Amino acid sequence: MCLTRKSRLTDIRKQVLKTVWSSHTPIGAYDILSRLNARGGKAAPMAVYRALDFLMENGLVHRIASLNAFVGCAHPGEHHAGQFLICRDCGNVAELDNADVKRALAKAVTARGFTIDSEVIEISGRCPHCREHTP
Amino acid sequence: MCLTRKSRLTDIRKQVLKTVWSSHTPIGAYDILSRLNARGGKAAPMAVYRALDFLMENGLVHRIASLNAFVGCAHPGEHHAGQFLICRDCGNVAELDNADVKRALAKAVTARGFTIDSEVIEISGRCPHCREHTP
DNA sequence: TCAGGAATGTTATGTTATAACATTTCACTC
DNA sequence: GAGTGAAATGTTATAACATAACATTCCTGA
Repeated sequence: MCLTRKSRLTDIRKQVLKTVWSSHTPIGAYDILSRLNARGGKAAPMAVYRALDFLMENGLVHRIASLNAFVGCAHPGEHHAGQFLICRDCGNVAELDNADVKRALAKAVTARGFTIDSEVIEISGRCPHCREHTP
Repeated sequence: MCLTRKSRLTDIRKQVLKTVWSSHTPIGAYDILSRLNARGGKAAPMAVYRALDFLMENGLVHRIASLNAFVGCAHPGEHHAGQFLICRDCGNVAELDNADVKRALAKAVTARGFTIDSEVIEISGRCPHCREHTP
């Protein structure tokens, strides 16, 4: 784990991280909670949200605002502001980090005199697999 | 009102639309509800959400997913998938519709074999005015 | 070993959104 | 102008998401 940067990957944080990764699609905080408690645990929502905050700060997990749900980061440790492609059929999420998009966006935004703190770019559509296999 | 396209701008829808527009910043559904009910009304959340759904379908209002809130559309009647610039200080939102951004995004997305149904592009940052007037 | 901050536990509550079903309203036809 | 069917609204309840506030435990380093 890339957490030699003095942040502590404690047990609950690790459990939440595993749970997020074990889901193929974005998972809600309360779904994470259910899975943690499935074998007798008794964690509270706060614990999950705190772990998620930590994991997001450390670039291990992303929040999908349009779904109120969370996914594991495909490229932990890298810059961090990607674009997410969400398949409306299978729910899978692909993470992009396209330079042209970022450049065009940065240009358009600064042309309006804004500075950028953070970006939410979430595209809903259909993935290649689902387009092929369903009408 | 541009609703000669056979959709009915009923009273509650008009009230919700006015309320959204009367707010300078994105406003939550329950805040809309409070304002509607401020002078004795007794509307329920459903009424507001239904009105908002209608207004969004008709391109009069946008939802800001990262804030769970709503803003009036700056260019009703036009295409519809913009980019939103949200000032973290004053809360104001500017709506963009930048062709380069859309082009770059469409290219990146289709390169992955995805098709686009809808886009959520929300940039948080600081507006020119706030940058000038606060440290 | 003990002091202080970080992390977690605990309880309660706030906020956002929808389900499900009943009733009313409206435009249209006869 | 009465009937009818779809659209809109009303109503009640609850689901789903998120945080506040304060107590306790745990880890680390002096």
